Amino acid sequence: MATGRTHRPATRSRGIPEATVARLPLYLRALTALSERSVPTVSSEELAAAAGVNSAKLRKDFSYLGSYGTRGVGYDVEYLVYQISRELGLTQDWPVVIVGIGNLGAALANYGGFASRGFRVAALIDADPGMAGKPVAGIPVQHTDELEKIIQDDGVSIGVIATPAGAAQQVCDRLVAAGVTSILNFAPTVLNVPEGVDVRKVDLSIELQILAFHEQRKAGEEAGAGADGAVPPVAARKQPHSTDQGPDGDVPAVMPA
Amino acid sequence: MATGRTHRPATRSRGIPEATVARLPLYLRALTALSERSVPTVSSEELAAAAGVNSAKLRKDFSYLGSYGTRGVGYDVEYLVYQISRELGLTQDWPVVIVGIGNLGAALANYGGFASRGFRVAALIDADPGMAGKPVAGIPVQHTDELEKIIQDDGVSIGVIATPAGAAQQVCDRLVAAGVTSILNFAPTVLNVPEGVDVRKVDLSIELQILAFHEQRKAGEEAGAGADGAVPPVAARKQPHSTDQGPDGDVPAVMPA
DNA sequence: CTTTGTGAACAGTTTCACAGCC
DNA sequence: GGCTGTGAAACTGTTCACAAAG
Repeated sequence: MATGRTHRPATRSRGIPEATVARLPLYLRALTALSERSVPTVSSEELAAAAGVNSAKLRKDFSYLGSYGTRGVGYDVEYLVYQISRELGLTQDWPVVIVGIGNLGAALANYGGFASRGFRVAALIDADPGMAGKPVAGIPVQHTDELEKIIQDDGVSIGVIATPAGAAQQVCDRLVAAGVTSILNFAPTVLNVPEGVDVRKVDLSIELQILAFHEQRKAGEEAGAGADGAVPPVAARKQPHSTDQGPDGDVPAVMPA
Repeated sequence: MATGRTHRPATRSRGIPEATVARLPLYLRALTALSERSVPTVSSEELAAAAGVNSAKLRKDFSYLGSYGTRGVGYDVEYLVYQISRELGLTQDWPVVIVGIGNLGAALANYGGFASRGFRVAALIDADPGMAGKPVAGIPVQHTDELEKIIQDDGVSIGVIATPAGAAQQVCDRLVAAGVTSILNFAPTVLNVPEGVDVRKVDLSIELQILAFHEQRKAGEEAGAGADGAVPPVAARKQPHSTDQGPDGDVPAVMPA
């Protein structure tokens, strides 16, 4: 990295904290469910429970968006849905390309929550010529050769990489060169991208390893902390209490640039 | 929540920070790659680059594990691989069940990084009787009725939920009742679990929404910040620079209990 | 010299607790 | 009375910068 204070040149204006941004979709989902049940208002307490956070955090989060609640009453569901959608940029339509149509790519293409909230699958792309033309989730798969054209024609700025790890960086480079500035990466690789391109990473194996860490903790809380491994017979004893209460894990998910 | 200081009653012994735990798998992957190329040692600088973090962070992270480096030289790759694996609990074998064998479940079952690092797919489970017996990734799918038996017989403590949202809580309850204490949830729902059960959540639509937020930022950095919505025509103009450098996003991924 | 390991400064996040408004 | 909105406190995580070690 460069010499000194090169980082984040103070884009500090009306910044919503990242931690808050990461929770807004959670609130939005809970609110959408309430909206569908025609619930007119919610208290921070109720909504927080539905979203799986605590109410103080939720109120603090909302305070960054503005004062959208009514004291003594709560929040108007419809109004909040709209405000959060707006804040997240979901009032506009985001065309998305998915590259790599294996099982995972197909799963993503079929994913319902996709089409609903502002996202539209603009194209499915795969390197296998045999896939070309085959419809997945009702959309015909196109060959990688078309990638640049699709992105430019459709004004795609979000790309999803669901290729094998070996192909990911190359695909990423092509996406970025063609104009994509946000990438959701499912391949287990670190992607190198230029400044200004956001990458989020979803990695099954990392999640499992984090779980394994905690699982091991539980098992060895005071059992023999012996050294050598090779002891498969777990026999999963239930642990009735385990003090572990507040650890909101987190993940180094966004790699900036 | 109870009255006052009920939280985390000081499980503060030799705790590795959560943020560090979340990065260990990243380091491990980079180290494994080096190991395969028979590289004997790495500096924090090189390894950090490979893992996509900065070197100060990496050194700090490693300092929680112990002093495994050599000043002036770097870290011994094999040794570090071992130490991190141990810390993460990957020197033992973790049987995992995957519930819900749709596209996503199949993708997970086929996922290579799965079988490699300590995890073993003990069973694939689906509610559709038509699936029963059909092999996916070489493993025959079993019916949900078998769930409890499998978990108990195999001593499974980690479960992966890849069902539709509507089924997730129910599956979760059964997993927990049968002895599972760590859950990786791909269904877009908040799961309620008792104390002592860890849940990590992977949610495509949340990740996309976070990207959309940042994408919107880039587009509207100083364009007309008009008020009223309803303006779908995007036409994604390319933004050549955009100062956004350091946003390490994060995610409220672990819900404790 | 080179590179680790780490205290100390800083930054970001969560929780508390209560004033202010309905 | 009930519930939001928010400063202030507490905590967690990151970065700096340098002493210590090879």
